[in-house]
Amino acid sequence: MAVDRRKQIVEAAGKSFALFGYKATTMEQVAKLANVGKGTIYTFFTNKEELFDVIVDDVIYQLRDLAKTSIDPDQSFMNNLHRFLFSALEFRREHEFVIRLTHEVKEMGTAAAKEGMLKIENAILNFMAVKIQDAIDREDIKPCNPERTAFAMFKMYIAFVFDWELTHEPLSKQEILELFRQYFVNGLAVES
Amino acid sequence: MAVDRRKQIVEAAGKSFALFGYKATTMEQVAKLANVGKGTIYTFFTNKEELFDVIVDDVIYQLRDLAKTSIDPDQSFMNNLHRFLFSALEFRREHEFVIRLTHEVKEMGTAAAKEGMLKIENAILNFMAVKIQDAIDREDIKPCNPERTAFAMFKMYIAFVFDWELTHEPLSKQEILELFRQYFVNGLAVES
DNA sequence: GACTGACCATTTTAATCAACTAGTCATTTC
DNA sequence: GAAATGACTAGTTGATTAAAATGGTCAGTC
Repeated sequence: MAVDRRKQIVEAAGKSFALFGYKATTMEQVAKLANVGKGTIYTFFTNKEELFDVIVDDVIYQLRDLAKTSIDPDQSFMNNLHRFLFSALEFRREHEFVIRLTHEVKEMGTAAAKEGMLKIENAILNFMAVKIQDAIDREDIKPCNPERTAFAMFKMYIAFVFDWELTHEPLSKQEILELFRQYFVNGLAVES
Repeated sequence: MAVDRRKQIVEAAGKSFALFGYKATTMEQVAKLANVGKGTIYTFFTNKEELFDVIVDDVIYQLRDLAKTSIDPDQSFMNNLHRFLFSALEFRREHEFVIRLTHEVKEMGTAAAKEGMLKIENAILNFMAVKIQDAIDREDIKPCNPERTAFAMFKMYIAFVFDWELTHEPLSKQEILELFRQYFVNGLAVES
């Protein structure tokens, strides 16, 4: 085959979803952008949602890859935690797609966008949970429920990065790192 | 005076806002419920927003009172933290007003409702920050930024109580308490 | 037989107008 | 005559419906 139409479609869809979100992306638009007839899309994907899901999966794959790159097995759990969360954040900031989706979920509550975001979030949480379990096994941190711990860390990170700056001066990376160290690593209990 | 019209109005408004939210509450409704002419409301309150604000302030007052009751100066910080957060939560669950507002903010994004919720949230955060500062002074916990710590605790609590159960079995009070102890009090660092 | 775009059923958007509501103020009540 | 009121107004909101757009199909093209 001269051109990989499926690839063209996926690329076009990725761009369009990132640029306009789920709802505002039309199949005709994607077809035009992919230099492909509209019907061709339906020979590869059963419907709009499935096409969207493929893009979401691709984003998750990229994210996982980015995370794996940012994690160094020789570093401490805490260092890797921050590197991972930070890379996830960079990813989020950079990646039009996730930003648009977040926006669309908040502003319009599009069902497909909600599901997509949930899937991405779960992928992050799963990945974190695995890494936390590793750290426990290595006795790098105390035993704890990896799933809940991942959840707590993720939510707090999101809160400090996105919610805090709604009512305060944004926190720097260093400050966030320090807060994580205080709360999650050392705890607030006074040494006895 | 035979009847305290202002009080009647405030009570009627409280009920109506709790029952129908900000938008769906009409001044005529409040007037009827208060057995008062519509114009009378405007002799006490300049507009709907101000009337709403008075109700919000009243809710904050009640919340603060509830918190003060639930806090025992002889108990440890951790115990009081949990008692306070728990009472705040009970309050939220029980109190129609806060429930309706939360709902209205999420579903319709009413500006006035948003402001009201923000005000309530800030009141809780302020109160917590003061208590955290107290605990630091008493050397009950390590020195830390009270405002950020209150924020972190509040957000995590909300996450565990409201967000966690969207994708998991709800956590019991004991479990949440235990998670707070693990993360905020002891930290995850292995004892060296 | 892979690909296409005109076509169809359904959904979304825009326009219109009727109904409602926040806030005012001339009149009434006590 | 001070306090209270509800008819009234200007502005907003909501229902209605017609027009435009869109997801998905399929007969026909290359």
